[in-house]
Amino acid sequence: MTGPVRVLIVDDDDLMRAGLRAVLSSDASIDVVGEAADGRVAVASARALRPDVVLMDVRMPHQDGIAATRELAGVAPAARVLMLTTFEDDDYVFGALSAGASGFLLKRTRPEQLIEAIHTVADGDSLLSPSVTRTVIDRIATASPPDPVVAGRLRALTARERDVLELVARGLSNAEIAGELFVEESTVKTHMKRILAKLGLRDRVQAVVAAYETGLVRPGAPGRE
Amino acid sequence: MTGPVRVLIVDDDDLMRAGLRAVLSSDASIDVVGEAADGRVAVASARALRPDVVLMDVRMPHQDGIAATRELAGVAPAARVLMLTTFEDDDYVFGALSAGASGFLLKRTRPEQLIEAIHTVADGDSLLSPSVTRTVIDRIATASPPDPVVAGRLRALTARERDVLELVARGLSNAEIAGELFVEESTVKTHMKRILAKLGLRDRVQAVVAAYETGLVRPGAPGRE
DNA sequence: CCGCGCGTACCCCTGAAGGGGGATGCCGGA
DNA sequence: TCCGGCATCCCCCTTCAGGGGTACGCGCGG
Repeated sequence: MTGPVRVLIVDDDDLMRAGLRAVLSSDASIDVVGEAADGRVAVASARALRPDVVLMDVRMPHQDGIAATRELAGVAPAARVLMLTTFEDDDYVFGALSAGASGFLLKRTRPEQLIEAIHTVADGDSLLSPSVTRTVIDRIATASPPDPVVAGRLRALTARERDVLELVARGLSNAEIAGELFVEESTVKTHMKRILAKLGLRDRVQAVVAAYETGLVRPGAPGRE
Repeated sequence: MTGPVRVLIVDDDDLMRAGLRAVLSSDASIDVVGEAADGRVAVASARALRPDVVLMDVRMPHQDGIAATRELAGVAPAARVLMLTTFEDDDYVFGALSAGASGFLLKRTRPEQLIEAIHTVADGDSLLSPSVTRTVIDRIATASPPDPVVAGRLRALTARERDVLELVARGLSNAEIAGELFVEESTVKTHMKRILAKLGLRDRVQAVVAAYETGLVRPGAPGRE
């Protein structure tokens, strides 16, 4: 908000850095405070220069952009990372986003859009190139649609049965679940019997799989810890 | 490419429809071919009008935008859906994207951006409002980072042990795994013992949880079916 | 007012899973 | 060359999970 956005350019290609600097210099509200040619230097520079936004190339010698981004989270948490890449590679996209990047742009993005993007991430929002957005959406659309067959039967479970299933899906034994829910183990066993019957499953292991596949529980979801 | 983009406006609010029509009419490359006030009418209209892009409100009487979008996939697969909503609700976002929407915009989007968005989705790309992008990225970032603690130990497993673990995580019994791998069940049991020991887990149920949490297996991943 | 779904609880019995050993053959590095 | 890791196989024994069945109180709707 106050003053121009401080940007650090990280790319191993001299020409690309020069080009980016030229483009960004044309905007008065952007201040290019530094450049780095690889991930290691980038982290050091970010620590010293405290940029608002780091324009980070993915593919670089010594330390790639993903690893550098991950490190930045600890070193300069205020810096928002905008990944730049020539080709969109799924692994890169998800790797970068998991590492904490705020955006992912292709290098074929038009200059005005790049400038707008920098302001967007500086404001705390995120953005992706349209084609990248497509791959991300596809992942959500294809990876999450809970198997309707099993998901449907999931609704056949009573609230209590779902409680039990959630605990099962966290690796608890019947006895532990009983303790967690303040009921007898025999009660839990009864619930388990009904769960397996309703879902058409054989044992608690398959119940756990069903819980994950239907989205009842989600990897990385809090749960408790 | 050829001619203007044919747009169908779907919103239960008369004023909103009028506003959208006014905004879109200002662009020569956009042709508003129809309007609908609820999901049911929207599906019927789309069938008849064959729009390139459907601007779809989420919250509507009779049939909401999510359900309508899902139906559109079967009725007018060529139509790309751009969801519009006042507030961003996580369930809406993921519901809409799973239903096949190409984009998700907040109604506070500026007119020029809306117009650009329509062209973007018409071109087959996707896009999300910056703040929506943020929630989507957060989901990816928080949902996928495999627990490093357990993930580290995962690498302690031998290739064979990982094979076994993957099958365990699909709900197979030791005997079934033995059949799948063409070895004796006793061998599988030995592998299981080592897996549990190396990962510091108690039983196969926890092993399944670990497999999902570390990303060894992923919900919705093929596996077999 | 009665039935039914739900949550609670118990019994008996079988089979699978897991812990504790021990053993073999193969292969690659010290 | 010999040792160690890996995959394979075996036995014994204990525990827990699941399948079968039964039961009882509560609340809600017919």
